Amino acid sequence: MAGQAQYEELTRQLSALGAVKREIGRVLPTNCPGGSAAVLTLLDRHGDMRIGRLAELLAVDMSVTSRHVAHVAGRGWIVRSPDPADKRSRILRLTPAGHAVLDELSRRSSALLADRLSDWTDDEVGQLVRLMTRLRESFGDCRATPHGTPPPRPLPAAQAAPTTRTPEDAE
Amino acid sequence: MAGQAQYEELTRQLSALGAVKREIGRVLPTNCPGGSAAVLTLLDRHGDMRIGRLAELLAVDMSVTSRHVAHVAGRGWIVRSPDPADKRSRILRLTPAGHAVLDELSRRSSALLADRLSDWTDDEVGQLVRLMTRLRESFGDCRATPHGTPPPRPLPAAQAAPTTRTPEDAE
DNA sequence: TATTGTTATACTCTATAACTATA
DNA sequence: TATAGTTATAGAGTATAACAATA
Repeated sequence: MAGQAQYEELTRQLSALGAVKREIGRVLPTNCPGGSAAVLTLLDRHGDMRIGRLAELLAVDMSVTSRHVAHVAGRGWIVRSPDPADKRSRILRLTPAGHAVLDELSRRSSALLADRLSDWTDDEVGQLVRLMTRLRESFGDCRATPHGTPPPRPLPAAQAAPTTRTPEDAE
Repeated sequence: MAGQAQYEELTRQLSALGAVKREIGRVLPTNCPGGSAAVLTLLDRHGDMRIGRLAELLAVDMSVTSRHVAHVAGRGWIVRSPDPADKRSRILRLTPAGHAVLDELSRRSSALLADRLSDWTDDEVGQLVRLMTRLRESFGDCRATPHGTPPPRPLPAAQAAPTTRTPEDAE
């Protein structure tokens, strides 16, 4: 059990990690944004699956997944074949072209990381991966609000301000 | 120096961590999106500063920072006072209302983390924070492309597809 | 001429809600 | 009636480029 200061720091680092993520995104082909890359990666790792399952793995809404899938299917990187067991669904499968794209993505992002993390040991990278994985697991890859969590309410803006308002802040 | 498999795994975890970030975002007041929260947090930690400095700390473009700042200033959570040393700039400073909002944000996100990470030791959280911080440092909080990195080119879509195209994938 | 900010525009990712087809 | 998926719409975050004011 950690203290509030540590939790604040973790929140901050989590927010700041977006910069690293964007940096990796910049080496991806303009053709293949992050959402598409994630779809290809998960199909490769977990095998053929339906949209619903993919949405779970991505931890985003199915509507979002549907759009990503349409994007990669439109480029011929996956095929959607009818699910014999349920006519509402289709089975997603990587094509050879999809595998080729995935290889290229891996090459580029790994090259970037190899450059930036050249002074990290194998063990340190492993430790970070392990802790990040556990963090995700601790959040249960949860989509819905778990128990009776009250929806967050807006905070009041400074109305009759307690400080003298300077003219430059009149919006 | 780690291997390609580890780099791929790190990339994947980095991408998947977005779900945790969004989960935290959901407990924030509708009033105060992530960008605003980041501005308040950094002003609290590093003290009064100009937009340019804040943009560096956020590791985003100044135009983005400008918008976030306008948002929090519009709610009276910061004030922008003239910089005596440079008439082009203004100094950003948290107001008492801004401090109050920041306290509330800390309370909410820490409560969420305390709930989800109840089985983590203080040391484990500290280790994760340390590694995440180092990861950011390894990326140098870099904004511009460092040396002669060639801009990424788009990958070819599957044209004359190597596999039989099924009708359901005609976009 | 270079720098600090701001604004306009566009793109990606996400969620909610309405809708279709099937179970 | 419930579930799988799609689409429309809206909101947040970001980047690039054009612009204003000042250095």
